[in-house]
Amino acid sequence: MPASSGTVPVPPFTLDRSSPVPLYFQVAQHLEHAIIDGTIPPGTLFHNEIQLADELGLSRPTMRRAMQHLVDKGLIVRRRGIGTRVVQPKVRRQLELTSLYEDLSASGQKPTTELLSFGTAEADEDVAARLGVTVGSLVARLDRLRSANERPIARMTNYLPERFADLDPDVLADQGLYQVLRTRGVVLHSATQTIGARTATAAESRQLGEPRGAALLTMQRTAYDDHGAAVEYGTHVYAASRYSFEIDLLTP
Amino acid sequence: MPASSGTVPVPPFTLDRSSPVPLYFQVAQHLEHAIIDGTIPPGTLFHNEIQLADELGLSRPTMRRAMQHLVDKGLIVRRRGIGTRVVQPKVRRQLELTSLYEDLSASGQKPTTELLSFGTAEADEDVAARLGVTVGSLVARLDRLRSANERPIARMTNYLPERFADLDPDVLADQGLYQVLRTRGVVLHSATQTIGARTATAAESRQLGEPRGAALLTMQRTAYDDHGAAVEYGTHVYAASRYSFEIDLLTP
DNA sequence: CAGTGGTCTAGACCACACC
DNA sequence: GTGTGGTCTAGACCACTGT
Repeated sequence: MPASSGTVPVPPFTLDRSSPVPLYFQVAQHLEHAIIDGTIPPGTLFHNEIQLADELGLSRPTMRRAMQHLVDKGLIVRRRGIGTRVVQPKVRRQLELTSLYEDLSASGQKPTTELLSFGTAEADEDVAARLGVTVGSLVARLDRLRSANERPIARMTNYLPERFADLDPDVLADQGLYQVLRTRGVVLHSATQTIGARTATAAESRQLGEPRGAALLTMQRTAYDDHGAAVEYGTHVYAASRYSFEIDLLTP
Repeated sequence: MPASSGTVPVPPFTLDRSSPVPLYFQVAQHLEHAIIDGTIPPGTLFHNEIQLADELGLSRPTMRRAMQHLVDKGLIVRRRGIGTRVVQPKVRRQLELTSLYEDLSASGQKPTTELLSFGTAEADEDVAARLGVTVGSLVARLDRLRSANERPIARMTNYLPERFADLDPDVLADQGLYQVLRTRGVVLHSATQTIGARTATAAESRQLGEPRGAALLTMQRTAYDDHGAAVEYGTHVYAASRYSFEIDLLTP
């Protein structure tokens, strides 16, 4: 029986060889759409990669690269001796390094920010260690109250290297911090965050409009640029009754 | 001035071309160690990739693949026209799909498990939706209390497809759930989890040895195998005073 | 056994950054 | 300009899977 029995080709589409978009990426994107919109249902087995490359007029390495891209996204699984199979598109995307502002905007909510304070402070031991500066040196500090749909949802304190002490308060009230940093030419590279919980203090209850002793989600995050230098350290608390973290993972 | 001014080669080592370990992986691993142990300090610029390939007697694609591996791990940054630079090795690893049992073991603590109940139950609407079965059908259910160093730290309820209803209770008390599933041939592929917080009920306070009204971390997780089928749905609560989630991220 | 993906090679041309 | 990484090609051999 022929090898292609029960297997499918890449759905027809036109490669644009004059486009600046790499060929492997055009193929990967086309397949990703086809998988997500159900044109290629879960469980489908593809033709083998040499055949696929021929069908699209590509070399095998380029075709492989497109498929590897989909493996990394968790959309397909490849097994030597078996073939390439579509899995359930359950995983939306890797956890991304976004700010709460962008999270809320993306989910269709309407974030507003109240800038409680903004200035410089001396780094204590914790802040100094996180930002990689010496204890007592000056750092920028901002306190913000973030609301979604007119209700306060998070209290955020952030520390940044002193060179950011001249940020525009109006802009900070208007955009997410990461958005502001990007306009300053900061390229974020990585971050480490710790998520925990504790009960609210009286002041926090008042600020967030939560009952006394309510549970709060806490998050501390240090973000690094692509030189490995810390650009931000934040300690945030969230009203747990109205906020939680969603994380999609792939096995390594 | 020569191109190699201020740039470094791959530290000397011997490739094993007869090993089943791929060459690109041998190179990547060697470089990873050298970066992590400080032999190649942060900020270092490598020779260009053609030169590196020559030095090791490899082709350029193979050398590129090794470097790409390190980019994915967040250890180096590459810029067209500039070169390849080592960043601070702050990011330990991507968030991994591990069980609490493995987390505790890895961190040198001594996990123990009390199996509170184990049997079958009818799936309610929530469980049915998560596991992709029909409401009212039978599923396996287990309740466990996990302790670290003799102190209870988490209360865990898990639901699995009915085919796992014959797991050995003794083994469940002895190992992590994911470990047990792997011995049954389950290949985990992905998961989605939601992390939140709430205050403890009276029963939870008692079980976890926390004060009344203490804050708890909550986590719901659905895990999928490589066919896209749900293999586990769990709702867990953790004593927030002694447990938090650590997450390292790279920008996409 | 035949078929699959995994690895590796030796070239080529291009886009971008810096001088 | 020159040098860098990014992309692409056309082959080759190997390891694993299922019959």
